[in-house]
Amino acid sequence: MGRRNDHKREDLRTLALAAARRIMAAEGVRGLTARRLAREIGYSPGTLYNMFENLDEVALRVNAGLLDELHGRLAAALASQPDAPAALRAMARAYMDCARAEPGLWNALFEHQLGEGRPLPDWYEGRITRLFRLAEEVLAPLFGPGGEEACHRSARVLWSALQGISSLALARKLDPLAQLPAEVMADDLVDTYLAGLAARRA
Amino acid sequence: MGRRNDHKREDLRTLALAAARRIMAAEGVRGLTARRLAREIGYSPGTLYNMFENLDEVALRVNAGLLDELHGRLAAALASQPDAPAALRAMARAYMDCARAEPGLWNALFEHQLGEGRPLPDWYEGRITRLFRLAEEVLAPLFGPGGEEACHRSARVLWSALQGISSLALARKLDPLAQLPAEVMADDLVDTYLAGLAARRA
DNA sequence: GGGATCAATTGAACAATGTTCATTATCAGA
DNA sequence: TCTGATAATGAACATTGTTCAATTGATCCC
Repeated sequence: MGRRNDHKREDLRTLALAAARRIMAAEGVRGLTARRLAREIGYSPGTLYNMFENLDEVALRVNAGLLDELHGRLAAALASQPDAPAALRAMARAYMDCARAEPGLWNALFEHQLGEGRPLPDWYEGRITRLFRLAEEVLAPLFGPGGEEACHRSARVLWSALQGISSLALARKLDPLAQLPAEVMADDLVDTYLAGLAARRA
Repeated sequence: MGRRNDHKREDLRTLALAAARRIMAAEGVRGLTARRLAREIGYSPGTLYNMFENLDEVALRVNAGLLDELHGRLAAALASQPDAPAALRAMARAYMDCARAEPGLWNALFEHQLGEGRPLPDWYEGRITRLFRLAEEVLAPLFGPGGEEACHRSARVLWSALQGISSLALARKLDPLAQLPAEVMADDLVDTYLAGLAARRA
């Protein structure tokens, strides 16, 4: 025991987060235990509490990493699109791809029940608003000047809707018979909603 | 202490479920513990395991009750509407009202992480498919004959989207600044999506 | 080098969890 | 009143998150 300089403080943190992510991907948030995570990185449970406030923070940090990845993938998918509708479709696709790639982690993202009263930490909220900004930027061209409020609203509606689709479809909480692929549903949502926006503009 | 015949078997079950619902409404699923629930109904923890397989079943039964209520409210809201679009709007409103009425319970409905491998029990899946049928019936008039598949898809897309909106808006997982009321978002979704359906038909 | 200081790491401890099951106290019928 | 049957118990077990005094290695200064 005592200090063992096997890892520098910051390396140990990322090591722990990597292990936590591996565990959550394989067994869900349920599988993430203090003792389990400690064993995985070759340290004792107490050590974890020197670098994180509690287990909840660990899960939240892993989720934040996922959000970063999502932001990167979405931004990349948008980059090469000719117009706003194509960009939105690409974004929805990238979203579903992300969700499909690691269902366990993805579920953890939304199943995570934040403690009763207290709010999300700032460093977490920041990543969420950043994603919304992305959606708003894509939608902006579809609204004329003065349409900021409608754009703002549409971004949130579409985002929430995509989240609902990915959440229900992947958790297989939709009806078991006649499972629709999440991608098909996402396409339907984006195409129809955009058609609606265009129709109402005229 | 032995049998006490204070309650008949079935009464005790409903008594326990009522208490469980009260607890979950007030403190979320997190607050529902075996000992707590037992104390609340004046029995011992062990007794719970004579009427339920485990705590998970208790939470699932409470959720099933919520789904029943939702079905009732949706059906009532639909009944008096003149046309399909109005009915859909009413449905979305009723959905959000339900969510708003008891946020704690509602969150529990979707935050509930079902055990890793095994599926939802039949008596639970039944309530879900029943809700989907309702949505499909409302949408059917908007699709001509031969549009069954599109109708089926739209029902699931709209349903998932509503779920996403209620889930994110109520859990305040949307960005904290500029909170949109869930009702506004639901209206936007339904109106725009329906406009899109109409536009694509022509 | 060697002693003093500092801080990282530990592991035992605590309270609380879900779940099981032998034991017990009571009821229902003869 | 006696006799099964059975509802209810609560102690027991393994496991959880979290804390914190104690310990032990590293670091610094002389």
